[in-house]
Amino acid sequence: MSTIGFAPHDHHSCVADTLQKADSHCADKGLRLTPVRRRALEILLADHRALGAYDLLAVLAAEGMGTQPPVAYRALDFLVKAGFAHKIEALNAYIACAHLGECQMPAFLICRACKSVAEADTAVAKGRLDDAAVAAGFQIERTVVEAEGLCPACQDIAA
Amino acid sequence: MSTIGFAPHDHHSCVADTLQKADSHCADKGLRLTPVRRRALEILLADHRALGAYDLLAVLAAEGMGTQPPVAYRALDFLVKAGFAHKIEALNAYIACAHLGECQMPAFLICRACKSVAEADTAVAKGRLDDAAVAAGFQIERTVVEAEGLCPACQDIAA
DNA sequence: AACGCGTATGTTATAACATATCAATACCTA
DNA sequence: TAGGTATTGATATGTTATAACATACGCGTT
Repeated sequence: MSTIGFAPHDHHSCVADTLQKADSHCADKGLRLTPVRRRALEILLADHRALGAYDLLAVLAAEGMGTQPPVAYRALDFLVKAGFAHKIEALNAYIACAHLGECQMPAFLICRACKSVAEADTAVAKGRLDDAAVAAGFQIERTVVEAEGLCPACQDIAA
Repeated sequence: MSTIGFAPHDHHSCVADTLQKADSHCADKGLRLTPVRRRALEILLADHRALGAYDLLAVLAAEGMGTQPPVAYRALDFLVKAGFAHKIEALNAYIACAHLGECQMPAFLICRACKSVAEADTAVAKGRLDDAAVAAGFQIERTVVEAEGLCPACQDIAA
């Protein structure tokens, strides 16, 4: 059972919808969702879990889409810059964006046991982090907000 | 809101105070601030900047305190577990804690130009991240809150 | 068609970050 | 002082990420 935000959902349509949104977003912006990039996004969407660059590469390689690290890193770089994926810094891993394109300031809840990741919709910490930045005269360009812990399912297993 | 990174302060006494606090904290808790560990903390305190493990290692090596990666990682591991240092995930780098021992949930403002790091005093994002976690039934064990951008000095240089 | 230009890929090598393992030594403490 | 635990020393390896350079492809212009 795939979960998003640790809750069940219609995974098939969620993947299909996201790919379609990605297609039209690229058409709008003049970006090119090439076969490798599109497949990389599909792979990230397959689970709602964070995948390492080399995990992604292994899948791509098995499908004959390139065998060397830059293949994975270029695809990930494109997806992150386009807003289709995020890097989870605490894991050095990557995950498909849950709200394609509309993410200014994502925040993540990361289960250390099953590696599931829930993406909270923006602004979770924005107000106060902004206050701190203003007080320091600091100009924020990018934020990383991540919490590691146990998701509901893994709490049950632990208990 | 301590913005040590971006504001002048009495650095000499800041280092001395912190080392002294670390000493007494270790005495209290039965921890051993061995020569390598103490020196590693001094090195991190020397600038209020994030230092990579290999940067730290280079300094230690120059002083004859060990030449191999585990030397640096063991020292950093001790310092992080003791609450004397934090890992900046967005940089894969480490920085001395600005409020020795009393950090539950540090947040950082990281200058991408000069690598200065200001540690905002806790709870900056806590309330709302907690709300999101509770809503998802998620049990938070550790948080990462980091913002990258330009510090006041580097904004001036850019302008 | 031939050309020039920009984007994307292929390929090799290496940089940068981190840990496993095992033996030797120091330190408490009973 | 014997035995357990924590720390250090040393070697090797694993993992993540990028540099550097060459080639292919799409596309508008000549």
